[in-house]
Amino acid sequence: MPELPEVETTRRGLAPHVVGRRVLALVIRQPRLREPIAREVATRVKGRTVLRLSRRGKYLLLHFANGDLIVHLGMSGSLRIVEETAEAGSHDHVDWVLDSGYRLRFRDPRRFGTVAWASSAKAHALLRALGPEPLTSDFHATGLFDRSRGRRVAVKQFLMDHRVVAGIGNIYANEALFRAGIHPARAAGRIALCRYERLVEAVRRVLHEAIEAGGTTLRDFVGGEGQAGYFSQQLQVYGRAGQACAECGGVIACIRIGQRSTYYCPRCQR
DNA sequence: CGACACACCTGGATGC
DNA sequence: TGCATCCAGGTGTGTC
Repeated sequence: MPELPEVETTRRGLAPHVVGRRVLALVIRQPRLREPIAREVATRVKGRTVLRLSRRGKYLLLHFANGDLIVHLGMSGSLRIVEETAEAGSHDHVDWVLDSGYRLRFRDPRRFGTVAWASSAKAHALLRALGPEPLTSDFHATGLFDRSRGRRVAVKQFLMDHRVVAGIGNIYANEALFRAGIHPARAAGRIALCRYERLVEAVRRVLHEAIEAGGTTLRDFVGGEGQAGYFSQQLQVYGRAGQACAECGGVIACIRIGQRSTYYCPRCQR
């Protein structure tokens, strides 16, 4: 579910409800995520005020005076604001009880998500190796070009490598490559600089548009206030195998690259 | 180091 | 209706 636009949508939706609020208590119903939630997480945040809410790649960061809480939504996670009295479902693993009378609630059916504490998030092992943020000037064609020389890996996998660029998952890798006219299976090291320039622009454009639309809801993604995202209506290749390409009228194909479904137009993408 | 398979976990869609 | 199978938005780890 959540790639960069969905996490950003979540951040924007939550910020007005969370920033400046004090955490009265942390309720952990199910600590067994991909990595078990450390006991430390509850004691560190209790009684502390959320100073700021930020995002790095697909990670959402709650900043406190004594450190940072790192949250990753995995494949099926969501964060939302609920009434103090709202009953918890079977996949509602963590609540932050806020001094506003509301709770911040983490739901994650597949439990691939992460909740971790760090004295400084950016120095934490999970974030340290992340590549540039795609919506900043740190992300540029020459960087991609230089890093890709000699690499035989498919450009789609290269684009989804978070050390190369942070926050791009399967949906937006497919969409960006379509918009750039690049075949997803092409070796990353065999793409010219000018085509990486097109790709960088395509990545920026697709991420911006998705954030504007409130993210992509395929099954169950909801933003911080429980709203669905509407970018799925603007997807041009993802999930569209067998349908007509909006550009050329050809048929959208689906192949496997790196064990992930990969959608593209064989006529538009080379 | 790079390429690749697989692990974690649940729910929904599909097919018989 | 019931059951088996496959698939899914992510990413750290282990193998060659």
